[in-house]
Amino acid sequence: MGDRQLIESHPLGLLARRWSKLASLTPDDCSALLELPFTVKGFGKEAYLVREGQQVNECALLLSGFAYRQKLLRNGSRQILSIHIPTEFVDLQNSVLGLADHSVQSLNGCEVAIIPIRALTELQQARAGIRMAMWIETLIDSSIFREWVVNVGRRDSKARIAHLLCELAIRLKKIGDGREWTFEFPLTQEQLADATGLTPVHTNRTLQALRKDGLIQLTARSLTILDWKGLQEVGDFDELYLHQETQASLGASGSGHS
Amino acid sequence: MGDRQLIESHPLGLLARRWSKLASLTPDDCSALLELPFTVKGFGKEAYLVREGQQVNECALLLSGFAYRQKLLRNGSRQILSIHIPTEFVDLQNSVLGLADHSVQSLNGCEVAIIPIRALTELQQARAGIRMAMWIETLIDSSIFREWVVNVGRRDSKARIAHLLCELAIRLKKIGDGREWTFEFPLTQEQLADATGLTPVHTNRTLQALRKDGLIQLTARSLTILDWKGLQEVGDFDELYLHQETQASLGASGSGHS
DNA sequence: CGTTAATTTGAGACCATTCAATTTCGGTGG
DNA sequence: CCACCGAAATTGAATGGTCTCAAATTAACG
Repeated sequence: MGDRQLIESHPLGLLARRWSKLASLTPDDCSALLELPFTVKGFGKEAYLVREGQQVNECALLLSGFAYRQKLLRNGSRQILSIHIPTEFVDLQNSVLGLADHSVQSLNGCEVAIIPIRALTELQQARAGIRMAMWIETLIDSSIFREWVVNVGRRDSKARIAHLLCELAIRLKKIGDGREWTFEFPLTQEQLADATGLTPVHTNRTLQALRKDGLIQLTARSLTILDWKGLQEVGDFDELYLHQETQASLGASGSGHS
Repeated sequence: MGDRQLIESHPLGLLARRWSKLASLTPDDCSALLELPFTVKGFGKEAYLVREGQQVNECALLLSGFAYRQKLLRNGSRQILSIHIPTEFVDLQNSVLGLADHSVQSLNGCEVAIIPIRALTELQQARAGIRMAMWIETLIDSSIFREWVVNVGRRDSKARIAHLLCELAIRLKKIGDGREWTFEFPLTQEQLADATGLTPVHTNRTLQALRKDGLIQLTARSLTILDWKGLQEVGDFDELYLHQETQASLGASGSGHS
């Protein structure tokens, strides 16, 4: 039943709450979710959770801190593929396919719940609601990658960075700490550059331009958006692709009730 | 049971065969798959199958011809997100989420099997094998998007185009028409440009460079790869991300037998 | 406070773009 | 079968956004 108490205190509680909205989980689904075996593990700054090419049979749910996925190129440069915030799975994809096609790294340090993929698979086999939640989670992930292709492929530096900031703002708001337009922003300019396909130097100049335009304030690991409308405009940002209001009820169906 | 005959002649037969390899479907799974309701539909050159922003409740399996997914930007430019060849679903993602976050377009004309997403969802609910096949299909899709982020984000024009050609070659080989290194290649240079985030003019010059290097031969809708090793090298291409040998047996498990 | 990481600045080179014009190609009708 | 047409491919030249390399400044942290 509705163990509010448990959901609050349990490490997987935030996941349960998020997925409830995503795929209308039943109370039973939630309890089952909370019974998943897991171990909590901490990672230091820039530590690898998974390396490209590695076999993977467990996946990590981010409890605190930030993490990102990335690929290294032969020439030494790297591309950051996505940035993850607490309550998100950073490694569902790698673990289901069994072989990591990209790396996962902690940003400044993070805490994760490690869950054996086998347990998650079994749970998903047994429960339609959880299955749908995982399914939708993956699809939204995929949609974000598509938008990133557009971002690095067709937008100039100003738009690229503005777009990334918009995306992070929306996503951070959801797990929000109250403040409306100010967020903890742990990315260095170099990391921001690797996420947008730019060089650190040019990223720096572009940030300055965004500041001069009065759109953002970015200092000391903290981002404040001064002009949301303007930033959205510059970044050609339309949040449709984040599918924030997606319910399993749409199209997909099979929403719960195994 | 193993209706070889049926699989050959049935429009969904190719899908059944492909998914069999992907997730070790049982004969029963295959039969069920072939019983999906569908209607065959043709699309002309550049015709839209789905438009961004549209509600979607059916999905399209490509039977013949090529199709691609794309997004238009406010400034009028566009980014092609993926290119699809026969036996692939072009619109699984949009239809499961219910709301299209990108458009799907025919290239020079194509034929598809339109399947109500409801039927596909029900089938997937009932059959673990098919569920796993769809799941893996989506994950590979996602992996390809990640690689495209890298491609447009971190490679120069020569590498970008070479990489795209490598990817298409590998994928085309799988549904191969016998010839080893020659493929029907229906993309115009403008479309190639939109897929790689370059301009048509520069795409043209880059193709010339690749030709001069003796890597490819590209004329009249036909691509021949003259030096696979070399092209791979130039394109920084590693096919791991295509997960060609992925079996459900890996990590994921839950491979069949509901 | 000293030390290292991160940010900022400058200047020159280069890759890719833009704009325009030309050539080639595939298809069509006379 | 050839002249014509529009689409696609190609070429040229100038511009510009981003990169590179290097150095200086500022912030973070023990």
